[in-house]
Amino acid sequence: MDLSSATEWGSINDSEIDLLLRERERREGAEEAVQVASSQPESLEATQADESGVQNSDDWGSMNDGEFISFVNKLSQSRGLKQPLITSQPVSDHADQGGSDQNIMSSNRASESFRSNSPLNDQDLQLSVDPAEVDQGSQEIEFGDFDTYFRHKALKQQEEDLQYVEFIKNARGLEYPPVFEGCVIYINGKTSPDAEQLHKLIILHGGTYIQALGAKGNATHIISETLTPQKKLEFRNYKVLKPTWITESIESKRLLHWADYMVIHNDYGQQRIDTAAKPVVEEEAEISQLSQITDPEDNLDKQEEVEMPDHMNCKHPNFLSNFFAKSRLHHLSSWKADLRSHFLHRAIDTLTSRKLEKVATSTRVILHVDFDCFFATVSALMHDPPIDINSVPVCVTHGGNTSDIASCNYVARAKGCRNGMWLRSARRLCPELVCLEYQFDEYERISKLFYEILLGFEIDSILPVSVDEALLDITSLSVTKSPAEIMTEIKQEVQKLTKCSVSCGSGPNVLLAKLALHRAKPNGMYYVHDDEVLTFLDTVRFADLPGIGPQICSKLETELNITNAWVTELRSVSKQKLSSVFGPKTGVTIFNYVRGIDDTTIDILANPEEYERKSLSIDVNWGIRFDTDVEVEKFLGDLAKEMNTRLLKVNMVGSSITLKLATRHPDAPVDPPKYLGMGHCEFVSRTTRFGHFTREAGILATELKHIYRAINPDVKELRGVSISMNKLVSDQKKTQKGLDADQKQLPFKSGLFKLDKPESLKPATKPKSPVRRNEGTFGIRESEINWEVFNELPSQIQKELKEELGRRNLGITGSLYESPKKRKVDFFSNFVSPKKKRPPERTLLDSNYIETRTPVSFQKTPITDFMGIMAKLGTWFDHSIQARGPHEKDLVLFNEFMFGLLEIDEMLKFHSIVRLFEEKLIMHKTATGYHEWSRLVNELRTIFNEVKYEDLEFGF
DNA sequence: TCGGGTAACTAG
DNA sequence: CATCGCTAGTTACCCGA
Repeated sequence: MDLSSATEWGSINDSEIDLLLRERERREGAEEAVQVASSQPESLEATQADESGVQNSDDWGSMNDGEFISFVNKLSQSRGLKQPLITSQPVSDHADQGGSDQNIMSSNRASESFRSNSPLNDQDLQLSVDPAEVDQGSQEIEFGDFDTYFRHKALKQQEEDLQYVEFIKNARGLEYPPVFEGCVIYINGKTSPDAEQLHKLIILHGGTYIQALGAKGNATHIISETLTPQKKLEFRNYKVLKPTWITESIESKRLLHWADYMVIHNDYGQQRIDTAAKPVVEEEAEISQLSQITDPEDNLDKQEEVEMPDHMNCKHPNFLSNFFAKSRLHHLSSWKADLRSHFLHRAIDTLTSRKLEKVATSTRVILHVDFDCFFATVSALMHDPPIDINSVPVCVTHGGNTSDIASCNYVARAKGCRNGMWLRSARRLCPELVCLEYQFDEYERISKLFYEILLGFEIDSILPVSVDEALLDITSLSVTKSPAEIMTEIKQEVQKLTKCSVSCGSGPNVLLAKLALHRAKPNGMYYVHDDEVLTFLDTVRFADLPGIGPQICSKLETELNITNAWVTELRSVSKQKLSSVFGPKTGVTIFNYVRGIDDTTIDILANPEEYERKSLSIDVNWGIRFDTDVEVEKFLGDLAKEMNTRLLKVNMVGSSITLKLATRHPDAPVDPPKYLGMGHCEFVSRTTRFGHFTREAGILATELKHIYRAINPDVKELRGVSISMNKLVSDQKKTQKGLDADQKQLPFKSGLFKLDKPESLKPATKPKSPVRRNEGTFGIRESEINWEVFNELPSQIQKELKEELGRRNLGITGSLYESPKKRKVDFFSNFVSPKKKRPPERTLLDSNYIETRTPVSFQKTPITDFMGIMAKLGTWFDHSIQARGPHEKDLVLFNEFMFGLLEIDEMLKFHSIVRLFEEKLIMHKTATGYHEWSRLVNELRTIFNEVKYEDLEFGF
């Protein structure tokens, strides 16, 4: 694929096009080749329900304990979790009934880690993001999350709602019609059914529920039985509807018109009614025909009320998903990532199982295979009726003047059209150019087919290059067949099964295979024999060498005064000269390349670990137009969430994050020629280290905001935002290698603060399960409950499971060591509503209080000995600030302790600790752990201030 | 001379 | 109306220890 042959950055090269046109008048018939492919559809098809006998969660009550545990395990499996939640039967229950196949605990993780053992199936070749996994962002709540939480309660709620819906759909295997799609609903006061039930109904049917009515009118509908005069005034600009609107809409499986359910007939509603004063029957008929989405009236209403931005830019709530769904480059990148993580492992398994004896030869035969203008070909085939790409000039594009051409066929290229060119330019060159739609689904389908076909050949190795392009090692195969025969077979097979043509190039190394492919396009093949390497290279342009781009070419021009160079011309330049001009590495590479030398290996069996992901980034350089810092911070929060989702999907955590900002270049126009494009920009990037591994969205978001404030760019000049997680390790590796322990487990490990769980110091046998505090009341042994899995469940489900386990006396009291996350969520949910907050008469008789309350202590020192705790904290601080900052494990304890203080309303003690650290910080400005501690203390300060603020606000 | 952070470049 | 200019990886370069 050739993506950049004609990229138009910021300026339209009309004059160049003119030149081209004039030149073409003189002579007809240039050709070139190339093509692009890309992109994955975000198919929103529903997740397949688990059909393995998972019952409706409403049925919990009727199961016996064995069945219940089995049920829970199936739930966790249905969510794609690697391990069962509960790993054996409760002690009290008769052993081993229906659950024996789930007793494998963490022992199977190692084998799962790198290669998948499953037989050939769709999953192995899954190229796209599985929608079922997308919204399972973990609920880890750590320090950074306070900040986020208080700022974005609503977003948090919606994330949890999404997970809840996902989970329920999976567990029940039911589809709920998205009746309330696009509706943002607020519930006011007492209703029947009550708010909690309405909430669930709304989110299950595609709606968004908000628990607070934002200042800027973010709700599309309000549900209420009655309204006080005060509220009437307050809600005068909303559609206030009776709860029956919800229930009856669900019953009839479509959105009933709101006008029939109004609680108040205010001006706003009146107006609407007037314009919609047609008979209701007709109204409803229209809706059912067009679906509520296309109902022009409803759309209008939403736009007015939700305060939508005029256009789909970065301020739009769905901007990110919309953008990625339509971005060819995003699809291209994620396909490649998926190929490397999924297909590569499958290829390794397949090749290994064949046990192909390695041919004893030092010279290898490498083959490069690539579709001819992939997107254009596939889109033309999909067109109804199919288009003959050999006679009609076509291209794939979204279709505006400044829309990029993702791919054009060779007929169009003959007229001068190039991939990456803007449609307007291409139309000037070729007025009869036919525009085709993107067909991301089909590209992906063909790609899977392609790779299956390749794997069918007896190859030594295969390295995916892109969705439509792969490198093969055919050394063994070429013992019995000539490269030409092999290439012919591949071309025929692919043509037969995909109806698309591919080109093949082969030679003694990767470099020559690539150059041969270039020569072979379109729809051809070329083999560079060992003894004709130099002759072949005589006909190759320097710019066609892999890794040689426009910058290097222009450097060649300015530094060596060679333009339009042939490879041959570079042979006379010494290695030293090349190195001094292009840098040591690039210089040597060029020196070798022009002699046909390349030692790049594609042996995936020899070094599989080389293909493991080292970083994960998200770039948005289109549609970025902000007015305020608040908008940017919200956007950063969204990016952090997306990052969490993507990291979760690949089971990785990172210890450093980078924010890169693009701002308009001072010389560039405010509005670049490309609609919502970035234009010519300046870039800044900055990296922060966490000191521990994480993917928690709150932490990422907090860190990003800090960096953003530090960079402090002119908001209105922002044109691009990228974030990148670096220093990645897989979850499993982190556990196996004990990277936690590697990270300065704090001096007091040996003395003052003996951790009371010796096994936690042995990473190799580190238990998945936490050690409980309360002995005795558990029907299930601690080792039987996998808290890691439990913690991955949506908090709503956690709550329900917890209640059910409690009811069965199987036990979770919420006081478990490594389950602070859950407690924090509970804690927050008590904070969310001012009304619910700290009922003054809370007593020990209050069951909720008993259930969630834990004696507050730190390192076994009870809160009553506060001075003792302060002393410990001081020592901890002094030791760890000389190291790399606080250890994650200690932070968990500390975190829990501080939460405890808040929970029992010990604001003074909380503040004393913040003050203690703040004072100590001043004296350690140069210490190694200063940054980490400083960040932590700042968080604490923020929390304190915000909690205090909340107190004042609600009059406590 | 190194190691770490940032910027630039390339590919598809 | 428009339009969806992504991302992983390598290398160069600069700085301070």
